[in-house]
Amino acid sequence: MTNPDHTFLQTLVAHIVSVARAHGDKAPSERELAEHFNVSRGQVRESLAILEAMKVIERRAKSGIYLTPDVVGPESMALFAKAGVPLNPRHIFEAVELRKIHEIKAAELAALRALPENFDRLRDILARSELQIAEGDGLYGLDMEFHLEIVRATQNDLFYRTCANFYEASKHRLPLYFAKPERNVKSHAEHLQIFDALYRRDSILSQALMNAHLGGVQSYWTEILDGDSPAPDRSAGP
Amino acid sequence: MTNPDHTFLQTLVAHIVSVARAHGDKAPSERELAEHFNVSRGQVRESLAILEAMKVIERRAKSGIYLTPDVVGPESMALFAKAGVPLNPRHIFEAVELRKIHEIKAAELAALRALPENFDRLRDILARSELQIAEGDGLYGLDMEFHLEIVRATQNDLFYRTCANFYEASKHRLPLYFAKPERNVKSHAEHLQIFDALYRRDSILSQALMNAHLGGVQSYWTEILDGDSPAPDRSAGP
DNA sequence: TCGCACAATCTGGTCTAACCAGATTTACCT
DNA sequence: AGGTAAATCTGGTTAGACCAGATTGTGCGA
Repeated sequence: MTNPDHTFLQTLVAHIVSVARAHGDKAPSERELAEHFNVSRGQVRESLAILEAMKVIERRAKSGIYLTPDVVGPESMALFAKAGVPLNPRHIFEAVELRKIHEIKAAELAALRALPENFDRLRDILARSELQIAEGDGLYGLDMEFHLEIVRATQNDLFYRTCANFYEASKHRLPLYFAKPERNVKSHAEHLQIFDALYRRDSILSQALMNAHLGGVQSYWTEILDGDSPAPDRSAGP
Repeated sequence: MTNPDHTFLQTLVAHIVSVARAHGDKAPSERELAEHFNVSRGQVRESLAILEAMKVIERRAKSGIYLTPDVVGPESMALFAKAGVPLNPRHIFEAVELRKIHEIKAAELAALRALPENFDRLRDILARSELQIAEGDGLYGLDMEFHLEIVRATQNDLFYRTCANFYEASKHRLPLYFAKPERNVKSHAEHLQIFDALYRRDSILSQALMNAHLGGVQSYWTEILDGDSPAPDRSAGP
């Protein structure tokens, strides 16, 4: 339960969520948490302050700590992922959709703005991907690196930081996706195409290829979590 | 909000940034900060934990507190804005660009997914805008409300939360933009057009109108902060 | 038995006072 | 002037205490 790799914040949130899921929305008191983890109350309060800032919990004076129900913001998503707290299907759909929105545009901008260093890094990532696949391993983190590097190539740091949150969150789900060898090969091939388009400064093609590439990812999740679509399109008038 | 805790966080970060800007990158010690604000060290540490989680500062054990240089992430931007910490032009450009990316897509999706309640809220916002303009006042927050409601209409809560951060950050700059009456009238007229397109479920038109609408905003900022573009487009090959 | 008031308990919020051990600075001696 | 040893500073962490409102429990009276 207490993964040694985990930060105290992560183990704390994992514990709080597990308890609150069982007994309702009220988390253990500060004193209980402090005793449970053998740390001081101040220690706990410091972490709780962060969780409150992330809107994961709400602290009501003289009453208790309450789990903010069903709220996953851009900041807390990465934390939940690292803490091993499962996201519900709706949140995953939302994240995937947002990722698609971001990256298609990122590909377009990256084609126009990428610097030599960006291409160098992309080349390096692709080379390592090649090796990984040759050895029969999955892409795992390399996929994330590739996509994030494209966002970085937009030279918009805020854009990069925003996307990094979502990637951190999806990182722990990647092993599942890349478990099948054919998906690795397919992804890598598409990455190569995208790199090519970027390098040729073809923003239209880059965009289109990224759209197709992410379409595959999206339909993968739709398949796995189907019947739980975040919001049906309504083509009819209101 | 009216949370006194947030107020302290804001004053704290404002103080830290002002001092660190002067003496270099090292912030006052916890004990100094505690004395300066007449609060306990624990109180300070709680806020510092949040700032560290936002990557605004870095706490090095037994050494000191250091300002993370020139880093403005999606979480800290709103805080800086509320604390009155000026963002540098590059960050403003980045935020405006990101906003454009988000909202054009939001308009497209909103046209397909908006619920009756979204249209109701939009209508209400537009009605209040009309009044505000009739009285010669600026749109201010109503502009933000309108745009955020469109994002909310995508039914993607994560999308909404992500955008809300950026809006919070730009809120304090709006009075400047809406100081000129003609800009209010123009914005409102465009909002009406956008609403119309959304209501007719015309995602293509909604997208196009939003693009044009935000293009105006973008060029406004380019004008004010010109010569400081975040990254020049490079159409030439690498 | 039901309902209400009072008391005990719990809770977050805040503060003062320590100790630790490494980082930093100061002072002193060669 | 150089280098080393001591004094100081710093974040990290803990224990204990008090406050005042919220919550819960108890017991009395109807």
